[in-house]
Amino acid sequence: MRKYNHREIEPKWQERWEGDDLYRLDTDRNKPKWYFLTMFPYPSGRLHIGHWFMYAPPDAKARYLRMKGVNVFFPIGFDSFGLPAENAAIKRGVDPRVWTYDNMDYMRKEFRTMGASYNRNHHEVVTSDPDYYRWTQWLFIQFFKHNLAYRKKAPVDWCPRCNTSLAREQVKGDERRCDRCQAQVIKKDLDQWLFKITNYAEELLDFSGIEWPERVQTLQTEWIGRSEGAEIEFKIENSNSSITVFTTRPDTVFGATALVLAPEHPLVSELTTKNKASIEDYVFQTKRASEIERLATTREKTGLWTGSYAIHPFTKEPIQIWIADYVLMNYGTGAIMSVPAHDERDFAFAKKYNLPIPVVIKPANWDGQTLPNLESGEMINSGEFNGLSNEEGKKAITEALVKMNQGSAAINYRLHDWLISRQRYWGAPIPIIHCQNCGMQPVPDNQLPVLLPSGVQFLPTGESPLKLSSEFKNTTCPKCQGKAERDTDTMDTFVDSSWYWYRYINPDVPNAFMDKDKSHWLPVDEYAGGIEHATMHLLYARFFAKALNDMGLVDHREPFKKLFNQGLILGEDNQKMSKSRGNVIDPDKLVEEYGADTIRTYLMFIGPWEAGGPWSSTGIEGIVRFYRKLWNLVLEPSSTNDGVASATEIRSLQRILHKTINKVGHDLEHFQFNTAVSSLMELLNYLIKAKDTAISQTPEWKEAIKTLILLIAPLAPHISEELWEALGESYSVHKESWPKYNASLAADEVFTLIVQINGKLRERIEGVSLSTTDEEVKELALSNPNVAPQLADKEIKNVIYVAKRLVNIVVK
RNA sequence: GCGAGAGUGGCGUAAUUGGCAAACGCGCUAGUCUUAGAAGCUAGAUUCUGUGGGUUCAAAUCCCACCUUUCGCACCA
Repeated sequence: MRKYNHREIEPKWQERWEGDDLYRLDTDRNKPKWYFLTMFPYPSGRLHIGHWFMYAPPDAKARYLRMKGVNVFFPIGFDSFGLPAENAAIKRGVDPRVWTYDNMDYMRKEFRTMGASYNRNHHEVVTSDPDYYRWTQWLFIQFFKHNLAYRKKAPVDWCPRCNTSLAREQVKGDERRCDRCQAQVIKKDLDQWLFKITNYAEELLDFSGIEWPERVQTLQTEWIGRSEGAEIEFKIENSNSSITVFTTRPDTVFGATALVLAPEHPLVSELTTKNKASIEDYVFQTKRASEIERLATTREKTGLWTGSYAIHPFTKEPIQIWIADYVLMNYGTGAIMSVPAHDERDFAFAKKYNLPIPVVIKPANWDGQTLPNLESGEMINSGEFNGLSNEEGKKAITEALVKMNQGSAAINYRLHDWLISRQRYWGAPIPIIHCQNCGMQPVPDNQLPVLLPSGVQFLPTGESPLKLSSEFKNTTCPKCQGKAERDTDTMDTFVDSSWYWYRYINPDVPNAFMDKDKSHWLPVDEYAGGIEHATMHLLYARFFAKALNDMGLVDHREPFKKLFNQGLILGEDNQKMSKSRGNVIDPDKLVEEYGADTIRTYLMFIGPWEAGGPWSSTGIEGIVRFYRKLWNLVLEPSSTNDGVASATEIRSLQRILHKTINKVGHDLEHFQFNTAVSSLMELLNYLIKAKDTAISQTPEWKEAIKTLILLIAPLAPHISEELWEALGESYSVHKESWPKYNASLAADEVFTLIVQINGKLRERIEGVSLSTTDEEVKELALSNPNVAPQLADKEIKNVIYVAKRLVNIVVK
């Protein structure tokens, strides 16, 4: 008998499948469709084990669904713009294009060794191909034309190591570090392009109609940060100006004892009538501080009085106007009313500067002392509003303000517009021409794509390398034909990845970003990828779908119906894999040693897919044995060739077989790969034991072996194909249907009755017929020779029978 | 500080969702095979669900408190 040799069979089948284009997309529109998307990789060089963990289990699910008769669209591509290519270029003097495209060639081969069943021919998307980024640029222009892309000069987050500006989502933690390189970001004043994602803030909070994990919904909801309240206008004494504040507590307006402005607030210099020098110094220090490390909450509150007064809209009394750096310019209106009795920060501020602290809300159980008090209660010291509950007060005061024309209800979001300008080379150029006479002009469609120039220097100057290419930069205005300059920034690579699933359905369509004729595939039915994209890619993707829908370009508002987040694969030491820790697992070596089938299966077996977990180099041995045993089971002749199998034995074989068909199908459907594998192991163990009995001579046995191979096919495409062929079945096992589950064959005829006394296990009675009546079962338990003596001198208070499971005898 | 999740044998984990705790796998022990080792085969052991309380005939599962831990947010008015 041949031995199982993955080195021989895996490349053999991979070549044949590729030669036959076995996984070409089925165009049959009568079958139910399933657009199954996995987050496409950045071409970093080679696949690491994390890629395998991310891509191999979904491949098993895709294969399973195909066997179930579903028309599965399962594409792959590369998110191939981005900084690493450029950094490599700077470091080693290679063209980023060469570096990127070499990497992709290598990784495509690796995907092949994985045995992945992607519909790759005629569907692969590469975001750095001019044919792709032409449409990224075209979409930018549509956003521009619909006022969803705009340019603004503002202080932006700047990563000094990556030498580019970043979106707010891409700055992490209280130390404000770059999501990509962990360097601390600084603030810079720059002219930047932004996408108006805030237009969709409200709708992005609505997850009805999509099945996404609670966790991602929470992350996005918190990121958007909706809060409801009011804007209140305070007139300034002896001035025509006024200050508008945002508050979630209009009910506490009578407790306001100061207005506090962010130091960057535009009215600061106008309002400063005292200590001009120290105010200017404070403003300067604040700007500097925000550039250096900001030690947020624990820092003592500081501030200065401007010397000016505002008029309280209700009491008409003057209240001081201060500046303080605990008020942020980029949230709300950059100004607040300070209500020390009912806000912790305002309380600390008022304490420090001896501002009055009037109480205006009295909670029912309040001790009359503790401040600040954030609970709800009855309004006091609030003029005509006294006696209302503060919830009523919110409404009443807002209404009063509206009447006075000094305020209105307002909703604020923490979400900011998405800053997409990047001062780097390897990205899609922003297709805008700046003309001195005509202003900003989009590049006409027939001039797209705006190609990246080659032969550019990649010195990390902090300015786009495109600026240095006069050939790129100098152009003519499409409107007046006069001399003009191209925008030299490139787009955030998250723009590239915000629409790639539309291109997959036909990357070759020449005259549109998406092939409308094939849009029946949309939206994506299921999307699998890491949780780290919760507030970046996944938020941008939803924004794009909604914006494109508003422009009439797609007919849905949510791009991904279901979302599933896999976990992270860790090193053997339970730590994140990294070169510096030396705990990196190289899949290419594993393929050589164990073969793709074994690696795939082990990655699925390691634990729940959403949990991730540590790699184990001994654990994988269990899968090695599993496939060796499978191989031997199928190919080694049985030692028995006489005798007659009993009906009970045959039923028992069918029972476990059909239970496994059901279980594996269910588990693959729900990404529960680990339990699918373990139930296949159970079945295999059963069959190995049964093999040397008479049952191995029955037709049911042959059927069982075939079924086992079909059940394993999605997990291990190579060995299953090989064994399928060895059984004399026709090519290919991957074109076969999933075994049909027969519930009556899976059904039990007897069960094991558990007998408990006061909840403690006392006896197991095997082989109780399912047709036994409740009374008979109870009697069976009570009269059992191991149970009855224990009941002899006790009073039986209750006998509980849980059908087909257990009897619990309650005694005293 | 706020919010969300997770704690089960030596290890990775499972438990039909309130009903036999530990299936499956790793590791371990013994036997067998072998010139020997590895592999294989056979047999086996360990543990009692983070802690404390509650609900229930019955709790890994539900409720409360605490501990540990992972993740997210960071003065958001």
